[in-house]
Amino acid sequence: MPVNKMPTIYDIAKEAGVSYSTVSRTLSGFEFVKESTREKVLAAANKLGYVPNQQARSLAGGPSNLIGVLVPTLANDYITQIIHGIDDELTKSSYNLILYTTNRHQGKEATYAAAIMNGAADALLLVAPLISDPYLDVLREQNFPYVLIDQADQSDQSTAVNTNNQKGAYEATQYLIQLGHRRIGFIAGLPQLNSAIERLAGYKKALADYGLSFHETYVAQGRFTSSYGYTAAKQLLNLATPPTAIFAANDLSAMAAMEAIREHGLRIPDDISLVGFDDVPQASIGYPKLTTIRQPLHQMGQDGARLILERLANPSVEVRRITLETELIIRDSCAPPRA
Amino acid sequence: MPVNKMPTIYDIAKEAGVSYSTVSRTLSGFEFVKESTREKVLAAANKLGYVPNQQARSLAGGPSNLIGVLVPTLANDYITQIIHGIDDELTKSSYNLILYTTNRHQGKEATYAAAIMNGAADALLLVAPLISDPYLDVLREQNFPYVLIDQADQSDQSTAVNTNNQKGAYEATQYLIQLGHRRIGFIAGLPQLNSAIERLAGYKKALADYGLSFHETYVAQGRFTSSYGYTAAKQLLNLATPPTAIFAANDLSAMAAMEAIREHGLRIPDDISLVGFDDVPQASIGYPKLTTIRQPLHQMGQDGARLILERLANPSVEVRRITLETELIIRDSCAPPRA
DNA sequence: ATGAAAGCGCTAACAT
DNA sequence: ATGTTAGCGCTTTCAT
Repeated sequence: MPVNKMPTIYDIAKEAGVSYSTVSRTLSGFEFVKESTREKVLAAANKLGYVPNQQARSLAGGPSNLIGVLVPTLANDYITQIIHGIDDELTKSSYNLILYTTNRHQGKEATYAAAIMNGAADALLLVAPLISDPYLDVLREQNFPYVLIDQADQSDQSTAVNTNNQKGAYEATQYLIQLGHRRIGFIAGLPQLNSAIERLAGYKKALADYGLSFHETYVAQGRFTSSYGYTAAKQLLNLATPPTAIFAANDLSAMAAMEAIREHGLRIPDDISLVGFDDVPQASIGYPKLTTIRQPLHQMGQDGARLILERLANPSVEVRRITLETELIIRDSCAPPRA
Repeated sequence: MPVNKMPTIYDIAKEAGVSYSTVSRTLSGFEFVKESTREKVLAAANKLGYVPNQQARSLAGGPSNLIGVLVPTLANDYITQIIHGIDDELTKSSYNLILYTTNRHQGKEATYAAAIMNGAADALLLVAPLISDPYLDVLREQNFPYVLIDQADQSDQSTAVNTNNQKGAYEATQYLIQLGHRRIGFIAGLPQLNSAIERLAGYKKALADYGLSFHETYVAQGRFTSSYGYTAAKQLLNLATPPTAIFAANDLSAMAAMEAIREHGLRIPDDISLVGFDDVPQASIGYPKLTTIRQPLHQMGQDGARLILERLANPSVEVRRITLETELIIRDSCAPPRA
């Protein structure tokens, strides 16, 4: 809704004494424009303070120069760091970012995806989406550029950036085992997310590799949120034979578990050990500092943006998957179990 | 750039057996449509999976349902928390957010503002902008909805959300004085920002009120960034008679100062005290935890978004200013000066 | 209450 | 190399 009249290419055309299609060609970087004409047009545009109307450009078939970014929430630093990485990469390009926060509301992913495909943006970056609706198939069928960050689709036909979740979870569990723990609880993540599935798998594999049996009761369902993490921790703590260590599928859950443990009258790491996943800034706040599996969040965002930019520049690039490595960050929340 | 054909209001019109203007009226919530017609149209739209094309709507004179958010950077949690607040408020509305990061590049604010006024969004939220170009006047003249967050324009004719910077800075300085410090250094912020000016003023006023004389040499110029904060701290530390306490205009500078102080072989708070401003999450990370002035960042974002939403709903609301209070958060980075 | 017609600002054939 | 002609999908008069 431009309030007052902004100059259009018609105004420039009149000012420069050419047709408006010549103006359009000049402004959209078309090659075959006589140098003298180009200069006239540019001078006129400059004189009038011309600013292109993106909506009109896009409607007429041009690009919107916008990239849609779909995120579940802004309340987890894990997300904001990824966004930061995306933004740092887009800054180098001519694209701007349009942000959609789903708050994990049923159907919002599909709704936003549809709006984006329908002209709102030229491409879509999906951060840890649920993909419960079949909108991904539509994106693919329409050949609309998109990339998944920290999520994978079962069909394996999407360009995606992930970390080695299973290995990370394996190492976290292994670390606890090597410290001497035999009863290790796991606070699982949102089961619709591939990362949650792989982390559970890594946990199980480590137990198996070290000859420890897997007990269903030691797995408490979380959802990657504080509140669920808190409840899950309580559940584990109230077991007849509670675990001596807990591995939480993300830092948010781990920090909530920290609180539950404290309320339970137990001390970390003296009475119980705790490991998280992500390494968000808050992980190293407070006592004790959280031992966790670091994910290169900023880099994940950057890589995702880079992939989408490449796809935009060259529509025929094939589907790709990038897998980044995690790293065990040892801080103060783990110790050998009590004798 | 919708890749394949999405259904348009023409398709719906054909399906429902009405004219496309009737479809448009129905879909854009026009009142005078016969109930039976409305139902037919809605059914057809639903059947075809219709999704409105925002670009076309906006171009034809409707709203874009987008709010532009202009920020200097995403590298400072101070900003991401404000964005989070904005997003939480917009989530309740039908507006989405389009993010522009200037990275403090010369002229980008004006360029983005022009693009936004020219149809890219219905309103503009400016987070700590430089306002060095006269684009604010244009926004005002055009009666384009905008609000400033953590910045004020000299003419005082903009709706804005701020904190009581001067009072906050006063209290920080006062706290150091009451601890017994007499030589208090100040790491200033970006002088184009009102917050930087007010914080300096608060620092000076506290000195004056407590009978301490102001020394230009104890003020080191920063820019609210880590690198400038580091240099400024070094400068203060290298003085012949260095300060026994430093007040940094924001946490980012304070944390950089922490590093400079450590490299200088001094300990905090034993050898020198340090106070920051903002209370970003990182402020309470590491040793020692930073004593700082908390700003209600999330709330500032929410209030800014709320003001713009009100303005959008009612174009005739008058210019308003909201001033939020700061709070001194005492942690571990201050102590009385050495005897 | 609804249809017909115009036009928002621009890009992209199609001409020449 | 440049002008002419159609739209893109929608809102909004202006009719009826």
